Amino acid sequence: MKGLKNKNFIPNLSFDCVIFGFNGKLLKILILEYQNTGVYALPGGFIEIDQSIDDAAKQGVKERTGLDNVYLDQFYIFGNVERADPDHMKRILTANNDNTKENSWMLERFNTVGYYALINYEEVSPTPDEYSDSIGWYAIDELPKLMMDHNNIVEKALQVLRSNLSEKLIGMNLLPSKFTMKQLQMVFEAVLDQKLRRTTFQRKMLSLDILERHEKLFQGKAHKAPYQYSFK
Amino acid sequence: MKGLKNKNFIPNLSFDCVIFGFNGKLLKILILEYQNTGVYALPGGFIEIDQSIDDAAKQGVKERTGLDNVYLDQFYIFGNVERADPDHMKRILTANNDNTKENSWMLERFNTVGYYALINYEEVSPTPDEYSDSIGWYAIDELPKLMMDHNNIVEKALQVLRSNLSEKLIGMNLLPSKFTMKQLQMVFEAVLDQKLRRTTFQRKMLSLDILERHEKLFQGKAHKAPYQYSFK
DNA sequence: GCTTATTGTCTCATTTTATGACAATAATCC
DNA sequence: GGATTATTGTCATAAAATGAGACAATAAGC
Repeated sequence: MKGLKNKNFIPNLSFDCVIFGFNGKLLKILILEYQNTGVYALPGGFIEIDQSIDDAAKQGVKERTGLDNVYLDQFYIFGNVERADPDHMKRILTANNDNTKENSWMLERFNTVGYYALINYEEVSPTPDEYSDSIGWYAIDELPKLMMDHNNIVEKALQVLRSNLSEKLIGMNLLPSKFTMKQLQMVFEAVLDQKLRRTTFQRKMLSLDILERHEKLFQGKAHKAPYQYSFK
Repeated sequence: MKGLKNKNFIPNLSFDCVIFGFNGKLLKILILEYQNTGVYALPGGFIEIDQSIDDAAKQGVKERTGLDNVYLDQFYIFGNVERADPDHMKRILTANNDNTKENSWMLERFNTVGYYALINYEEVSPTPDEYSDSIGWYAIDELPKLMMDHNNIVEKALQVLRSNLSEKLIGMNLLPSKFTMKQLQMVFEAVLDQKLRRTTFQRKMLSLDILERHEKLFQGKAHKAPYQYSFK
C-alpha cells in the first residue's frame, strides 16, 4: 500500500498475495505486521485506474521481495460482502496518524483478487510497506491470526498450489536454478505435506523428461555426491 | 443487465457467465445478441454494493435460464486495461435509446469476474435480458465473434471445465438426474473433445463408488436395455 | 584402506489401465 | 416362436504404472 495518496485507484477492489518460499525444509509465506497494531496481514495493494490487475500484483510482489519475473498466478477473487473490516482498517490508519477523509474509502467494502507467488527463498530481501513495521516468513502451519479473511485466502492458495504442483510442474520456482533430486523431493513433500518414496519419485521425475542433468554437487559429506538438475 | 437504473453498483466491476449445456451430442453455451447491433456477448451483469459477487452471478444465471441451484464456479478475473470497449457499449446503449449521462459509467474500464455454470439443458428456458433481443445455444466450436474479450473468457472457462471434470466429478450437472452410462460417457467425450473407451470408462466410473444404479431404461431399441444411474 | 551415509539404478511384486472377447438381453423380422 | 441385430454388462488377458526393497557406487572421515 505504498504511495496511497494522490493516486487514482479502482474503487472497492484490491489484491492480496500469498508469497510462498521454501527454506530447505519448510514451506513458508510472507506476512506483514502493521505498525503498533498487532495486526497481521498478507501483502497486498490497490489497482490504479490505468493498470492491469496482474501488473499491480506483479509490482506489489516486487516491492515486498525485490524480485522481478516471479511465478505469479491469480487464483480467486474473494467477493463476500462481509469482507469489509472497517475496525481493523481504522486501527491501521489511526496508528499511522492518518485520519484524513481522503483515505476513508479504505473503510468500504472491498473485493480482493488473490494471487500466489512462488519465489526462490534465497534471493529475497523482504521489505515492509509504508504502513507496516515488519515483514517476515511464517511456516504455513504456524501462521498468526491474520486480519479479515486472509487466513482463508492462504488456505485457498495452498489448495490451488497443491493441485497445480504436479500438473503444471511449478515446483522449480521455489528452488534455485540448480538443485538436487532430494531438494526437489523435499519441495514436493513440504507442499503436499506428505512423505514420498525416494525411488518412485526419482523415477517419475526422470521419466517426465523435464530435467537436465548437470555436474555433481560435492557437499563435503561422507557419501556419494548427488547430481544437480535444472528444469529444461 | 436488468434494471440498471437507480441501482448502486460496485464501479468498474462486472461478471460474465459461460453457461454450459449438453444437448445429448454437443457441448453448448448460451449467447446473447444485443438488439439491432449484431453484437454477441456472454450473459453478465453488475454487482450491487451490498451484494456478494457470487450472489450477483447466481441471480444472473437465474434470470437467463430460470434455474435455481445451478452448479456455478468462479474461475478467473479478467483485469486487463484493454478490456474497456466504449465503442461496442455505446452502440448497445444507443440502440436502446439510452444516451443518459447516468449510464455513461458503463463506458469505463471494467474488470470482469468469470463464472461457468453447468446446467441441465432440458430444464432451461433461455430468456434475453433487457438490452438483448435474443439468447440461444451455440456449440462451442461454432461460436460467433463475441464482443470484447468474451471469446477469450469462453476459452479459459473451457480449459478450467476440462481440468475439473474428472477431478471434481461435476459432469452430472450437465445431465438429468437419471442417466445411462452411455450418456455420461458422451458428456465426458463432448467436454474433453476426445473419444473414450467404453469398457475402461464404465469400469472407472463404477469403481469410483459415486453412482447409484436404478431400473433399466427401455428405449424401444433392438438390444439390451441399459441401466440408469444417478449420482450419490 | 576401512567405515559411513546417501545416491543412482535394478528387480520383482502389486496395482491400475488397455484391449479384446463374450454372453445376456430387447426389439424386429420372418 | 425362433432367428437376427445392436448394444450392454462383465470378464480375461496383456500392457503399463507404481510400490517396495536390494545393491553396488561413491565422497569424505578415521
